[in-house]
Amino acid sequence: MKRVVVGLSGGVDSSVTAYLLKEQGYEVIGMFRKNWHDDTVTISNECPWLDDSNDAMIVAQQLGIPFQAIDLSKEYKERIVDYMFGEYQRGRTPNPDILCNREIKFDVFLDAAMKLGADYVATGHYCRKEEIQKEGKTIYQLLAGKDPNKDQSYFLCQLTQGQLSKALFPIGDLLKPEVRAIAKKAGIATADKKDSQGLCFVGKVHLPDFLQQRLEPKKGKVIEVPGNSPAFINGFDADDLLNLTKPYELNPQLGEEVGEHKGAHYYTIGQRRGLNIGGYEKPLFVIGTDTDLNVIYTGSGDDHPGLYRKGLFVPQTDEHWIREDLKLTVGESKNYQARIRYRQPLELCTLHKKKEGLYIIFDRSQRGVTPGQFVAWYENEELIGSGVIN
RNA sequence: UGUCCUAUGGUGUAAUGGUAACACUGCAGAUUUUGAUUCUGCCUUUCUAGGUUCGAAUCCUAGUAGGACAA
Repeated sequence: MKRVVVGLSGGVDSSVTAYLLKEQGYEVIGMFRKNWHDDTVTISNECPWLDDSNDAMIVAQQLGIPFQAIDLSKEYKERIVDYMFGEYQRGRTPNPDILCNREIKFDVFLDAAMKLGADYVATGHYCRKEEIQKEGKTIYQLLAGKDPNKDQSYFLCQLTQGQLSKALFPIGDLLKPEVRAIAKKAGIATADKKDSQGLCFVGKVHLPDFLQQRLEPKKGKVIEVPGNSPAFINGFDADDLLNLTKPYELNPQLGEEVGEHKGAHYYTIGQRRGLNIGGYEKPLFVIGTDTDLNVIYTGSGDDHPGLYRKGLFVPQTDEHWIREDLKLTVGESKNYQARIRYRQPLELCTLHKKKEGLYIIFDRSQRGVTPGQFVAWYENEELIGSGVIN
């Protein structure tokens, strides 16, 4: 009998995950991860992780499986929280949830499971895993979840073959309503619990408050750059990869000062709210930030050219292939589909591998290409690789 | 110190004299395992003082403030 450790988060998805595995005849152990708790930055004065841990325990009891809790707050702080602050400080926008999967759920947590003699770990992600044989070797594929509305493969885009080999995603073939229905039918306590959202480790927090723990507010200028600015004229040559993939070069002289912000590192490209500047016919969006000058650049209207980019660049060191066997070699190019944020439709693009990294050119300009975020490229349902946007 | 123009919610604007509207911002909620985006709802307004009128943001007078012209 195969032994599986399920990360019980206290939500429906992981509850049903454990339930299904048990039904399938696995020996299931439920494990709750305590990731973080700092009441000073949560919105409510409740203690969310305590509730969740309780729910996880109740579910384990209902299913009749052993239950453990593991405190990973130290690892979280070192690998996720520090990374987050580091990225924001540099004026980039991190994706902690992707890191959480790579560094915690499928690393520290996986190790802990292995120490318990587990064959697999399972999570309540909406995605699927399949195996193929190629040249005598087993290759694991990461596929999109069947529920197009909930597909979470994007969040697992940084996993390796090794990590994937140990993973099970029992609810990847289900639709969210089906998961709820199963939970209800099985009488699982979390059947009607609201989906969690927000930063996976902190719960519901106000990000500005959270960031202000370590990033001091610093007033600076908000510049509005007109849509017809010469800064946005680039990519005359469709083969000019460098020009097509580099961020727009903005400077305060390109526009007018229209307001004041509380710190450039609190803002991200594409952001609309929080600028505190009104009086426009069309809303103002952030099109760039500069944490050195402490300036943020904005443009009016969601059709502003500064909001769109034709391509992006992933440095060599930030390139990651789930399908190592499909890794491009220097000089190669290939067509894929990609997304640059969770829940975005896949877009046609071409990858160009050069020695310094990967140039990705989209068929259509993409809105809100943001340094620090992850681009994940797919071949239809299969996630092939990913990288950090430069 | 002279003439002219303007003065509407946080901001920009709209309203043939009849009981103030639109956008943006802000706030709240929905959606979302990145506080992006998107969606829904909500708050707040006629510079002051007099007058004309059944009735004024809209007309008149004065004041105040800002702007333009003023050798």
